[in-house]
Amino acid sequence: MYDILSSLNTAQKEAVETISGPVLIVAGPGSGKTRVITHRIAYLMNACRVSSRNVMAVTFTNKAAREMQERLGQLAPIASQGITIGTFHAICAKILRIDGKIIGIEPGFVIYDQNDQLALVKRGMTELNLDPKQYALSAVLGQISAAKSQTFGPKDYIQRGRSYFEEIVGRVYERYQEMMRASNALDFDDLLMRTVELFRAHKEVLERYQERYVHVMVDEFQDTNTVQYEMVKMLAGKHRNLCVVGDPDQSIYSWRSADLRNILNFEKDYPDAKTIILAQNYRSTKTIISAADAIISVSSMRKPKRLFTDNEQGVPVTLAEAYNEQEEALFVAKEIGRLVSYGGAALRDVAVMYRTNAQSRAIEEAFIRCGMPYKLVAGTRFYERREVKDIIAYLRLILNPADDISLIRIINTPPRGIGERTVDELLVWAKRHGFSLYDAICKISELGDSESRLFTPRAVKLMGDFQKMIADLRQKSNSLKLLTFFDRLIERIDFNSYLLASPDGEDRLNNILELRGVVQEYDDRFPEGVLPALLEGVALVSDVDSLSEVTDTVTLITLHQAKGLEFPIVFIVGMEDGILPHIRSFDAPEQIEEERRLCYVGITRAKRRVYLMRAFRRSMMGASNVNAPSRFLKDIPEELTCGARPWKSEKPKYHRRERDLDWAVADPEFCENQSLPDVKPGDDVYHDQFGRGKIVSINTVCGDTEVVVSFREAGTKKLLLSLAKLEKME
DNA sequence: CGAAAGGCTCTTTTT
DNA sequence: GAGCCTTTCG
Repeated sequence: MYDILSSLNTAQKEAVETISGPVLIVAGPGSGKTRVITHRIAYLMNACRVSSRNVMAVTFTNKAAREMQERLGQLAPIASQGITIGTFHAICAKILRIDGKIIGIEPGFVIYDQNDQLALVKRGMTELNLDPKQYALSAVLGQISAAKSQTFGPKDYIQRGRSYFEEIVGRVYERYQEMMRASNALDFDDLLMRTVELFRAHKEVLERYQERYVHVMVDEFQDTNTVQYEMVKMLAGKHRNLCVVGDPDQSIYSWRSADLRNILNFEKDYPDAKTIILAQNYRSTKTIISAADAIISVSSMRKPKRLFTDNEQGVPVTLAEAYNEQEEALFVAKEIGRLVSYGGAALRDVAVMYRTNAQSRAIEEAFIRCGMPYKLVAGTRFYERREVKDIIAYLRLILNPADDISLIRIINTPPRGIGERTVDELLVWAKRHGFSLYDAICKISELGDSESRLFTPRAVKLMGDFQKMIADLRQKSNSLKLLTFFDRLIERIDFNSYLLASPDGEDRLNNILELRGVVQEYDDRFPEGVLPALLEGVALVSDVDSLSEVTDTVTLITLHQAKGLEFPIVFIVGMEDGILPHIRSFDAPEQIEEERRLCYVGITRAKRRVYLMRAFRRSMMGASNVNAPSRFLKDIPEELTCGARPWKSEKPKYHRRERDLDWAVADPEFCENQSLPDVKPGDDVYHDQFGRGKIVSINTVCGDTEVVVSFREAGTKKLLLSLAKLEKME
């Protein structure tokens, strides 16, 4: 049998073998965390004969779950079947489908995403006569979400409310939950909160799960919030074999109510906890680790932790400056081209990371111009595209007629003459009679509208037609394969011509075809209950989940999404005060700290090579701004860095030097194809700044040639052949 | 009713 | 620069 322990270092081994009682694994970036988790589970099943049924592993993304499942399949092929692996949200959805009924959750519930949530908040506010200009929808929703993250229901929230704003939110929150219940819908926070509610209210249910999950493991524990922590605590309450893995330095989700105290106080909550620190990094070069450490060490309020690595020194971190975001993007594109054509780098080795999604636009445009293949990890997310959501709304309504939000979305999409007026009256009518919108339409078209005469005969007729169509589709959905049904639906509502008539019709039609592909896939994977599976699937996927390594393209990704991933070459663009750290973090020191950690996360994704890019000007929301270099840059010791154009006497083109940082100027022309001098150790060379010298050694590092040159005047320097413009002396 | 046009505001990060 | 809202007109 493959020895599970033989490939691990001492700390990792200890982490794998410590299987009883609470365990805290503090795992620095690149410390083999995923290996440890999978090996630990394999060890439980193989060596300790724990049944896979009795193991739960919580991951941060579905992708991580899938990968873990795969790796386990290799380590413990027989045993790994019945294990529970998934995100908190996916696991809770499953629990609530099975046991939610007891607290009034129908198993067919739909999951509302942020757009749906906003629509619902808006409706609630309209009903309560609140001005959406005075109270921003997103702020109200933020409050509601934060309350749910602490398991505060509307009553708890109202009770604790202090300010006038909180009182307003409390009222919206109450109404919001009523409407959610009526629509048989749960939002992301409900999935967690109501699971905890279920466990609190029904000990016998909790006990069943406690019995079952003898071993519970949670990854990315630094990013759990209070409900999640509560849930874990309850689940592991009986056996107490709770293993949490995380790294406070990588906590970047406080805005999503993640609470660092969960990991910082773990040892207090579990005094018998064993703490294991994984400090050896297997991913990055010494230079990268030193640079990352320099950035994170500045952070106060942190347990000092020193990462180390036995990997090679590697090349310096490249700092580069461009005039604006277009030039920044062009520099990235050309530099990638150079890394690929002058060395062994593949496009899939490269990731371009940024703080905000909006920054991807400039990069994309440059990449398209240069013919550089890329995949974008988010942007407007696929399942949030309007046309995709429209079709999803049809499917939801067909499965769950109580889903008012979906009904409102599609009752006039494509346009069928049911306008705003009619919908408003419908809302009033339904509310007065306590019906869902769908039921209201049924009643109105059945009985006519004799009593109140709210509707014109035309509106009654149109709504009736709509209702008949939905009823007819529902019937079809039961008998047809989902894919066939999907095609009928598109045909029936004449969606294609509707899309083609709209701006970007082609693109949007393509999105529908892509959705069709997803439907087909689900049809194959779920012979039973395809529709519910599809709807849950699309609600809970994240963008990273669909990130594939198969195609050879550059990856464009936000720093947040990059957590947990690694790439040989990483570009971080927008290293500017106001972008990273983001301007919204300026009012609170702890938020700037989080930005710092975000920067740390980005740098530590890199195995071999890091580029930190900054633009002098950047247009945001239409206007063009001049930004100062990111304050984080000056924390990186100069000896770890170099400019893309090494120290030339020539002044940077665009601005004065800042804080002695030697900026390279990203000069598009500079990246044009150049012929490299053919040199070997012993050759005499000339360098613009350092003068004459002799080549000491030549080394190939990740697609680039590194030469060590002993200069007569300037001493010994390590230079990149492709960048240093060395001339060979005959 | 709905298409089109103009004006407003805001954008961090996401399961 | 986009998305949402309001206004105007057919």
